Amino acid sequence: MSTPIYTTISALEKHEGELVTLKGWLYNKRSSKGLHFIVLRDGTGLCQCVVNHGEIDESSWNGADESTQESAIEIIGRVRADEKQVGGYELQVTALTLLHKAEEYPITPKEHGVDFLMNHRHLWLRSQRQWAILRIRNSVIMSIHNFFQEKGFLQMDAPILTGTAVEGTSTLFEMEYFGRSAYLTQSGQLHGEAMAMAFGKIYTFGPTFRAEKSKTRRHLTEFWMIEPEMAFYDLDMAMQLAEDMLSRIVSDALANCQTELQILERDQEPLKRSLSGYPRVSYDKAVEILKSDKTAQMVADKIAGLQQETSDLQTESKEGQAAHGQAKKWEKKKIDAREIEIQRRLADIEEELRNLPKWLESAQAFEWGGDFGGSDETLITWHFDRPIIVHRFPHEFKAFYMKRDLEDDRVALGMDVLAPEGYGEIVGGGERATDLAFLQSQVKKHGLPEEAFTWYFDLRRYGSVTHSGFGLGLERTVTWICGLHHLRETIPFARTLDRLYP
RNA sequence: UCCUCGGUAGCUCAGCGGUAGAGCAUGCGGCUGUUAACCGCAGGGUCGUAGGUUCAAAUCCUACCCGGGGAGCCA
Repeated sequence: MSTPIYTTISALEKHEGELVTLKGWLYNKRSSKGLHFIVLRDGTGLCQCVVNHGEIDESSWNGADESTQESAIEIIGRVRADEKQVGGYELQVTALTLLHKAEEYPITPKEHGVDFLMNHRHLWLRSQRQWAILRIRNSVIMSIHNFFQEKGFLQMDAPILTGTAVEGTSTLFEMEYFGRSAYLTQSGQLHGEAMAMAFGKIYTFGPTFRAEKSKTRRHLTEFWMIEPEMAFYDLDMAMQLAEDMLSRIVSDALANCQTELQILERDQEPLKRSLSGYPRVSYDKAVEILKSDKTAQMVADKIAGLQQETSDLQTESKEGQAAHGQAKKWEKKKIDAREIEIQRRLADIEEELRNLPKWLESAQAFEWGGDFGGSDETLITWHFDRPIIVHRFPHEFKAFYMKRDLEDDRVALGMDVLAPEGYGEIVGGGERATDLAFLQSQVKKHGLPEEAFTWYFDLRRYGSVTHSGFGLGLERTVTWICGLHHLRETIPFARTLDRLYP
């Protein structure tokens, strides 16, 4: 007899009723005397495999019996549709080979802390949630490439080692470079502009490094950025391009990642609303919104809502404790598990209740000319149900290469896309300055070394044209699409302030 | 850099001056349709490190180390 066809869990639907071979790892096992339910993980999905003592040879039975969590196994079995199962299919096992018996696996099916999981990231990647997140990351990456390629953009690779500090040196990783200083890139934009003047429309897709001492859920020291740069595009065209790009990312994720989004329990309604119609909000308007009575009311409502939730949770917790005494063992477990959830949520709420009054205070004290902080951005996005594009910021706190608005000299033609649901800035960019003298004066004003920009100035000497571009933060975008609390799970191996391993 | 919370079994945590605990994981036993399966038994600890207070410290105090969250800054 020949070995049945080797296939994957994702392709089982094509083999219903047939005998197939699957190779993978044991994700979980539930057993009784003559029966093992093995949940097999093969990278494409999960599938329950039923091993019945009476129906297989002794070596197969012993293999199943000895298999521990994450042991590598090869299984031959018949495919059966079963609505109740993850993935919709089940395998009735006819033969099983234990390829490698795993040692005691550190990540159990129970809960773990963040530090422990990050220390075991190389193994954590095997878990279902991580599988879902990184597959969505893959979808987002492919959407971006397809979107730009279909629009005739040229993909380019900007240098990762750079010779000059374009922005503050405090956020640059410095290294020794044959007796000189070199830095890891913070942005490929300036080189992108050069390429745009050569190819019209280009985009970079590469890693970016920031030595910011930030310990927040929105920061990594190494992250991936996509930076399109377009000749003959003004600010409005760049904003439309950013909207179209994000719309494509969301639409592809909704179409191709239903399994993944469901594993993550992502509420898909906010994503469905994000397919078009992103409001354009000027900085002036945003400041007005920030200081409005409506914002104050929203904060007050939010506080009231959180206080109500606190009291509800406390009531539930008390009821749980009261029922605990005479509860059966499995009921007690359920109550205890819920109690942990309640306490976590209560701690989060407490933190929010501490922050909200401060947020409101700083929002109301906001003065025209200042830069929005994280909390200000969040409050502004509360007024909308989809991503918004904030544009035309005071030029003081913006980069030297930004073009001024001809109609209002106080503002620069910059724009940020703010994701809804509190996710904040995922895109930043704008229209670039085209005038040589203006750029030279800006470089001087920002205290930057002029000699480092001679090549960049050349772009304004030989056929300077209107052009625009922006940068999209890949991990922040994936965080938003997935509805995650923290962006460190959206990259296989996160690099943060104090984490270089694994 | 600042603010804040934490470090107790392999993991998640409880204990908060008086003999170190639970659940999961592991091992053994039971159970032929389980869904973080269940039931019984067992092994498993320098209570982050170093000082101090005390008859007595996981518990109180001081310093340091490590981590989480937040601020600033940013994608």
